[in-house]
Amino acid sequence: MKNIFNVISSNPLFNGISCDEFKKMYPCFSTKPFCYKKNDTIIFSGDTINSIGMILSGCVQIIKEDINGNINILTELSVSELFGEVFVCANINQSPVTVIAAENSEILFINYRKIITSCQNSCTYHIKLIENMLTLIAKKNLMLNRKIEVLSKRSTRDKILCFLDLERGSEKKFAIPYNREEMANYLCVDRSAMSNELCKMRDEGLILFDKNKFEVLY
Amino acid sequence: MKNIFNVISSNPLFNGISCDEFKKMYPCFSTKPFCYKKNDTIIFSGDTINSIGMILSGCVQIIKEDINGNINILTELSVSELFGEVFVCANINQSPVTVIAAENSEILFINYRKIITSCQNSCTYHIKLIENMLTLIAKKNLMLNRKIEVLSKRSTRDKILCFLDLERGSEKKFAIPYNREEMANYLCVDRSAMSNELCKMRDEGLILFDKNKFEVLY
DNA sequence: ACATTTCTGTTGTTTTTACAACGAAGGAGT
DNA sequence: ACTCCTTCGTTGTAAAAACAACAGAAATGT
Repeated sequence: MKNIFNVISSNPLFNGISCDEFKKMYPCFSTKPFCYKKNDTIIFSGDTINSIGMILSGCVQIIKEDINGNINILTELSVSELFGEVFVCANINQSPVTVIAAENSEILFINYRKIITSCQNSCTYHIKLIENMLTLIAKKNLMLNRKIEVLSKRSTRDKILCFLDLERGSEKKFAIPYNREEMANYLCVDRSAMSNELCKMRDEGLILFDKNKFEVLY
Repeated sequence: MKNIFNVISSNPLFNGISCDEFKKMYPCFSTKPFCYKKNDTIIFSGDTINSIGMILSGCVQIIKEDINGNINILTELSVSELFGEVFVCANINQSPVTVIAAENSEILFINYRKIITSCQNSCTYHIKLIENMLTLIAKKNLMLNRKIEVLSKRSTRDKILCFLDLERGSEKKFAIPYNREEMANYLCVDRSAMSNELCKMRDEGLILFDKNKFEVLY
């Protein structure tokens, strides 16, 4: 139980809230963690949702089925990451996605209403919680915006250039957190075509790279 | 002043807050509206920001300059829309974008700290405000997710199919809020290529359309 | 040390897209 | 009725991407 508190209280959702404060709040808005076996479905598409899920251990996949029944893995989340927070905050009551345990997992469900509604405990904690939630979702928003900025580019080269611009702060040399396949996946282009384009750009003297280390020369 | 209150209090940010309540809160978190002439810069890229902008009249453009100095119009916003809310909520202090008045405009700036910090006025108003803000940003988040889902598709046809699936609820016949050029812009593809693809899909018996009215046949 | 797997770059072919240019239909305004 | 303008579809060409298939290098496991 002790390390669970560590996982939870180190989550950005509880930023600025001490472990002691957290222990006082804890019973107020959440239940005991649930355990799921690998391949268990945690949330079915269409289920009513009013809680945010926090992964205490293991790993889950967010899955969407299209009209034809094709399943599509949207993301894979691991320890200390949240899911469902955007839906509950947007007042979407029915989950549009399915969540399954990719490994044996422990999930803590945190009731949204109890987060945003003040209670007997000092109101300031709740304000802090909500502020954290706002920050969290706003930052996710910015990440999505960045991705859209990249995907908006028509050509693979422009996607790469845009991506690299976002990855380098103002540094000329920098490392990216992806390998080639992951990068191609992020850019939504073919890996070999991207590899090809990267090498062309190197040959034209635009960039240098080795593995995940890049250097821009412009 | 009366119709300003109408614009403001009908904004989703003030959902569930009556006009009377709003008038009580108003002096607490905002200043008088600012006026800008057409082409005035409202916020320079790099400016410190700690307020959310609400457009009371007129129209603004959100602009981003890339490293080479190319300017890029990200969006155009009009009456009652907000800007800057994502940055302040994500604790981004320096604006990464430039905001200019596309027409003569009146802008109300609402201080973020004063929204999320409780004051002498009943705390419940603030809770409601923050909840609205959360809902607002979470919904924007969902919109961005939808756009990414579309842009992730490799081919124009798949983009179109994905887009149409999102636009139709479960209806076979539906109207989209774009003309061809706007739709192509949303899908980030060439208009004529998209038009071409749409007609192929019609000829193959996949869809029917007339102007902005579509019908899916699958 | 060896076998195996993963990662990356390369090449050639086929398919798709972008781009430019044009024509037809319909609306708005005079 | 006429022009002007916007919207939409069509065509051909050139460029780019997807795809498949393979080869070398590096990392991993035994």
